[in-house]
This record gives sequence, C-alpha cells and structure tokens, in this order.
Amino acid sequence: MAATDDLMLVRAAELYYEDNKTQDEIGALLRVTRWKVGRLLAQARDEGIVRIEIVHPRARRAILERQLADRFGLADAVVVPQTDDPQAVAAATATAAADYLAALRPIPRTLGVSWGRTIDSVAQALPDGWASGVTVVQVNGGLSLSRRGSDAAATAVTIAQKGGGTAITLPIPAILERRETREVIEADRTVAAALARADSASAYLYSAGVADADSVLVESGYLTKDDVTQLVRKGAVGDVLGRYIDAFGAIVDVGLDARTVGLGLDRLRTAPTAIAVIAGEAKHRVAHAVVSSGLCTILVTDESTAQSILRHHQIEESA
Amino acid sequence: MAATDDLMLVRAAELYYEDNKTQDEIGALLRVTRWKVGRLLAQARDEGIVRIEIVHPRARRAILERQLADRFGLADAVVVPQTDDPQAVAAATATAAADYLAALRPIPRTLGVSWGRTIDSVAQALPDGWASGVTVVQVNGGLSLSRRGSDAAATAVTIAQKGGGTAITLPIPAILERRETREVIEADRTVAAALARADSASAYLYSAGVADADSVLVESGYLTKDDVTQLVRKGAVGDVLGRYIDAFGAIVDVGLDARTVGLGLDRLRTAPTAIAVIAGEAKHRVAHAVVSSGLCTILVTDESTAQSILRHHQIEESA
DNA sequence: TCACTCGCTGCTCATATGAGCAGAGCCTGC
DNA sequence: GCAGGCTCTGCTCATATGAGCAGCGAGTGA
Repeated sequence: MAATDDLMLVRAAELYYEDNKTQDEIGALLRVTRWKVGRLLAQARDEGIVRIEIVHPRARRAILERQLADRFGLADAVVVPQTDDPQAVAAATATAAADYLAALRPIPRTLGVSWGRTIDSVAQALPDGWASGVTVVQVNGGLSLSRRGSDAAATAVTIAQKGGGTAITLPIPAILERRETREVIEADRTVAAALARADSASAYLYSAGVADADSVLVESGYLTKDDVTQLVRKGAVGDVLGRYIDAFGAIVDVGLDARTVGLGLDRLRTAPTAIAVIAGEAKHRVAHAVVSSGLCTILVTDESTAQSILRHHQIEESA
Repeated sequence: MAATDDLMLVRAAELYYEDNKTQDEIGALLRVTRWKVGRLLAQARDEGIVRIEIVHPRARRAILERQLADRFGLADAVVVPQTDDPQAVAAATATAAADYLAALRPIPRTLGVSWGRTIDSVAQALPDGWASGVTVVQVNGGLSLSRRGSDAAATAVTIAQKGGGTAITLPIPAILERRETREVIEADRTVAAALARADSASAYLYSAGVADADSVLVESGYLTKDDVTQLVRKGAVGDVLGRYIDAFGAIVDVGLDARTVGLGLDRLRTAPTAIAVIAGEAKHRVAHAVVSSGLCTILVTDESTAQSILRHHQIEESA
C-alpha cells in the first residue's frame, strides 16, 4: 500500500476513535467520501492499526475461548487474561467460573461438585442467590484425615447455601484400603442414595489435581508422596475426582481406581454439562488431558493454560 | 457500583468489540434492553475498561495535541508517540512535520525555512509533489565553514524541488564578526531582496537548536564551545534561527544577535503560520520557551517533549 | 405516611453506518 | 489496440445506534 494510504488510514482512525468525529465529518476533512472512510476504518481494524482491548479483572479472552471450543468440540470455554501473579490468575479463574455457573441457563436442579482448593474458591466467589433451590451433591469421597482449610463437605454446603438449596455430602474417605471395603461402604443405603443423586446430577463442577506432593490427596493423608511418584511413573498427569489419569484421559492404576470412592469418570463423559475449572502452570498437562478426552463440556481456564493446550494439540495432530 | 454491574459492563464490551454483536443481540444475551446496552458501552469507554489505541508509525497523540493547542493558544499541535529509540522518534517527528506541511491548506506560496539537521530530515520526508510551485526561502544565514552533512542551502533546495518550485538561499555566514559587517552585507541588493522575500513569506518552518557543544552553529564554526558556555551562563536554553533565547523567549546576548544574519524572531511572532519542529529530550526547555513566548503557531513534537512542556507550564502557573 | 426530587429506564425519531450492488476504471493478455 | 476481468468506488436502502424526552420508581425528608 502506498504511504499516503497508510497516512489516511491512521488519520481516519484517529479522527473516528479519538476525536469522535462521524464518518461524514472525516470524509470532509480528508476529502474522500464517507463510504471510503468506512472502508478505511474497517481496514485499520483488520490490519491491527486500531487495537481495542478490554481491561478489567473480569475480562476474558474471546479468541482463545472460541479456538478451544472449536478445536475440542466444547459447548463453551472461559479464558481469563494472564497476569504475572499466579494467585490473581487463580482468583480470576474462580470468579469467572462462579460467574459462568450463576449465568448458566437452565439453572441446574442438581449440581455435582468435587472438593479441593479450586472449587472451594469458586464457592467463595459465588454470589448469594445465584440459584433458587439447588441440590448440591458432593461427587467424590472426602473425609479429611488431617485438619486443613479445604474441608470437603464445606464446599458443597457453601454452594448450596448461596443457592438457597441443600447439600448432600459424602463424609467417607476418598480412597480406601481395599476394593471390598469400598464396595461395602458404597452399598450402604444412605451412601448409595447419595451416589445415585450424584450419578443423576444435571450438571457437574470440578477441578483437577496435579500429580505431585502438593496434591490435596497427599495433604489429606489418602496417598503418600511415594504413591504419587509411582503414579507419575505409570504416566499419571493428574487426577479428576481423585482418579489418576494419563495424557489420554485413561485411568493409570486400575487397582487404585477400584478403591476410590465416588462418581466414575465415564459419567463425566456422558453428562450434558460438565464444567472443569483448571488453571495454573502446574495443571497444563492434566487440563489438556481433560479437554482432549471428553471429560468436560465446558472449560474454565487461564490464558497461559489455553495457549499451552492449543499449542500441544497442534503438535500432536501434526505428528 | 455493584459487582454484577461490573460484570455486565465487561460482558457487553466483549460481545460488542470482540464478538462484533449488535446492541440488540447483546441485549438479548444479557437480558436487558438495547438502550441499556448502549449506556453500558458508553460507561465502559468512559471508565477506560474499553481501551482503543492507534498503533502505527504515523499515529499521533490527539489528547496531548489538544492540550498543547488549548494551553498555549496554538493553531495546531502535532505530537508523535514516544518510543525508546530517540532516532525513531526523530524520524517520526520529521515525517509528521512533512505530512503536516503537505496537508496544509492553503498551500503557502512562499515558505521560509531554517537549516539544520531536523529541517533537513523534514525535507527528506516530504513527498514529491507536496506542492505545485512554491518559493522556498532560507531565512537564516548558513554558509557552512566546515564540511558536514547539513548543507544549509541543500535543505531549501530539496523542499523547493519536491514542491515543484524554486529556492532562494542565503549563502552568507550565519554569524559575522561585527555588526557593521552584517549591516553592509544585508544592504547588498541581492541579499536585501532575499531577506525581503523571507520577511514576507506566508509560512515558516524551522527547528530550534540546543545550547550545547553539539549545536550546528559550533559544528559549522560560527561559535566556539566557550561561546556557548557563556550563553548558557546568561540563561540561554537554545537558539531559534541562530538567535539564542532564554526560557522566556528573550534574546540573551543583544550584541551577538546584532551580528546574526537573517530573519528576526519578532517576525515569527507576527506570522500567521509558523511551524516549529522540536523533539528530543535535549530540546525540552527550548521547546517550552518557543511555545510559551509565541514564537510559533504550530508545534510538531514528540510525546515526551509535549508532556514536559505541559508539566512545566503547570508548575509555573501555580507558582 | 406522603410528597418531592433525583436517577434510571424505555422509547421515538433522527442520525450514523453497513451490506450489497452496479458501474467505472485500470491492468493484463492476446 | 481491444477485450475481458478484477478491483475499487459511490450509492441506495436497510440496519444499528444515539440524543433527548417523558415516565416511573426509589429514597429521603418533613
């Protein structure tokens, strides 16, 4: 393009977006028709000369959202902007998840939720009255064997209270010593009823755990660091609902899985609404595993994780 | 403002500016009227949530331009964006000055120009055919006593040639030894004719020099470093057309001024169009002196110089 | 408890802008 | 040199948006 056209592009953009002149007025100033001005402005936007940015803690990244949804066949994706502060990013992600849940239509009658730090943050971020009468069911076992902030039942209770509803908790250890023990406990009438409610929930909200010593499963005493190291050796990239998966979303230790209490992962794959809230650099790999293996229909994440998922998927497709 | 209002602001802005939805469509999505959407968007722009920036080498800074024009009663101001590269800023300033001159209406019949590195850059940046038949007059003496790139006459000749016109040069030393010598030379018929043309020019284009050893007047051999040191002691902040001025735009050495060849500064003050092109950190003080003492009607500068001028003027007014 | 004021809303009508089309001009190839 | 095709333009008509106004609701004060 000739230099004088560049100049006209820039001037038109400045007069329109900074001086708030109409296209008619700009046409008079630049001695071209208003139709030409319109084309110049469209070109300026197309070429990135005009840069429009939404700057706010609740802003999202629409382009990455669309790319994720299209690439993985997701019903929706929510991507929050990256900052240098991991805690700010985690908070923004939790807030975005809470926003999404509150805006979800139809509002789920029964919501299955996992427990952990991320979902607890989502619970804190939810506004009072986000729903009117919702049953919130805890979908994975979580009777804390050590005393920490992430109280499994508290998360479900908070979400239910803020939604003017009731909570059904699973005050059972997340992982038991023997498969038979799990089967007996899950067969118990009240436990079976809770698991039935979990299985028939209209929507799920969960996060994923990192396969490292920082996991709440280790912190809660269900697994040792050595356990996790072995799981990683077997290919584990993280856990969903306490169940360790590899990069392809497959269970890495069938025996451990058989001792794990709560909803099975196959149910997430068949659920019409499964919201995964997964952000932070440590969770890049498990986030990728979740979206690429159909474990969620909606992903709430941060910009850096979204980019990592899209980049790695591209590499895998060209391999 | 309530948190839910913030969220609605952000969503509306994202849907409008990033997803290109109409206000009607956004209203349906957010369950409000299109008039409410319009108000939300206006608020988002007002509060800076929507940030629109023009990114291009020829972009300008409209807000600073208006502030300079309003504060100093300038007919116009042109401010180019700051970058970290002083040479890029100088180039952008020269290009902006060339753009401005080429767009000036009516096109001046006679243009008085100074000589120096900055105006030579403007000459290089001018497009061929920027005018059709213009007389370009050199307004300050400039017969180079040493051989350097900034050839005084060449600048006026380049501008004239690109404008399809003719040049009238002043091949006389910028500063003479004695006032009487200057008077004799200026009385010479051909020199007097050139000065008369300079005095009756319809517009002027000039830059300012820094009062330091890097000045083209020192480089050209008219002054020594000691001369300049003395001038600075007397309060000089820089020179305009070879004439040293202080922070208030007043001549600091009347004797030196009497020996200086060319247009007097008073003529710049009465000219309807006097374009000063002054950018770079070293020229902040002389730029301020020029605009605050009515030596120009139009200033072409960079963002940093503009901010410095506005800041210092504010301090002086509150003193 | 009532009245008044202020702020926010929805609406009408005018203005601003865009989509699509037809025509013109320019460039390339035969 | 002519013809055809492509690109860019101005325009018409439809759509999108804004300005200003009237009405309603909420809050405050007497």
